[in-house]
Amino acid sequence: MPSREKKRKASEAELARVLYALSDPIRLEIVRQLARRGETPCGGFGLDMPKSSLSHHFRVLREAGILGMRSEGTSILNFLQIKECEQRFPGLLPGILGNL
Amino acid sequence: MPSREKKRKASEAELARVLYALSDPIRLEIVRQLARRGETPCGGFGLDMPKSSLSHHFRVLREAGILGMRSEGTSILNFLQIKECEQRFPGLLPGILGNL
DNA sequence: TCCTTAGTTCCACGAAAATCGAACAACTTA
DNA sequence: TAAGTTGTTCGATTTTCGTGGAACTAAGGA
Repeated sequence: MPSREKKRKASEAELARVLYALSDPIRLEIVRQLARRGETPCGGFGLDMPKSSLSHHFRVLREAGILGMRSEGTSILNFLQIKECEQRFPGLLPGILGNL
Repeated sequence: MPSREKKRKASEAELARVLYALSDPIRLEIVRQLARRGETPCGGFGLDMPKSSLSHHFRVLREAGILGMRSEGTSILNFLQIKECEQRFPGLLPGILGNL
C-alpha cells in the first residue's frame, strides 16, 4: 500500500493548536465564509481590518493546518483543507462547521 | 410546549469561547478524563500544579458551559455538561471527544 | 473547638498573542 | 519601465492569559 504521506496520529497538543486557531471570532468568520463560498482571496472576506492584522490570522489558520493557499495571478486563494483535517481529526471539522 | 429553558441559538462568539476553553492541553486533559471516568473532584486529575492554577482552568471550562459542578462533602465534583453542549452546539463535543 | 481537607479569590508577574503602521516582494498592466 | 494591486514581514505597543503564592471560606472529623 503505497501511501503518499505518513498519517501519524495527531497528538493532543496538535488538537489544542487547531482548537486555538478556531477560537477567535475573526478566524471563525474566515472559516465560515470559506466553507460556504470555497476559494477566496485574503482581501475578499469583507473584514474591516489592516492587511497586516488579516495576514496574521491567515497565518495562524494555515500553520494549524486548517487552511491551504495557492497563488493565482496577483492574489492568493485560500481554501479549507477539509480532507487533511478529516484525516488528522476525524469528525472535528464537521462538528464545528455544522455550528457556523 | 412548556420548555423549561429558552434555547436561543448560540452565537459565533459563544462558539469561539467554547473552542478557546478547549484549546489548552491541560483543560483538554481534564475534559478527556471526565469523558472517561465521569464525575471527578478537582484534585483527582493527577495534574501537578498549584491549586490556584487548577482552579483557574476549571473556571474557564465552567464559564464556557462545558463543565458543571456539584459539591459533595468537602469536595467538588466536576462533570461534563454533555446534554447542554449538545443543545447549544450539536455535534461539537462528540467531534472533539472522539479525538481524545 | 481546633485541625485538616478541598477549593476559591486576590494579586502580581512574565509570557504570549492581537493589533497596526511601514517597508518590502511579486505579479500585472498601462 | 513605472505604477497599481495583493499580500507578507518586521518592529513596537497593548492586551490577554497562564502561573503561583498567600489569605480566605466551607465542610468534616478528632
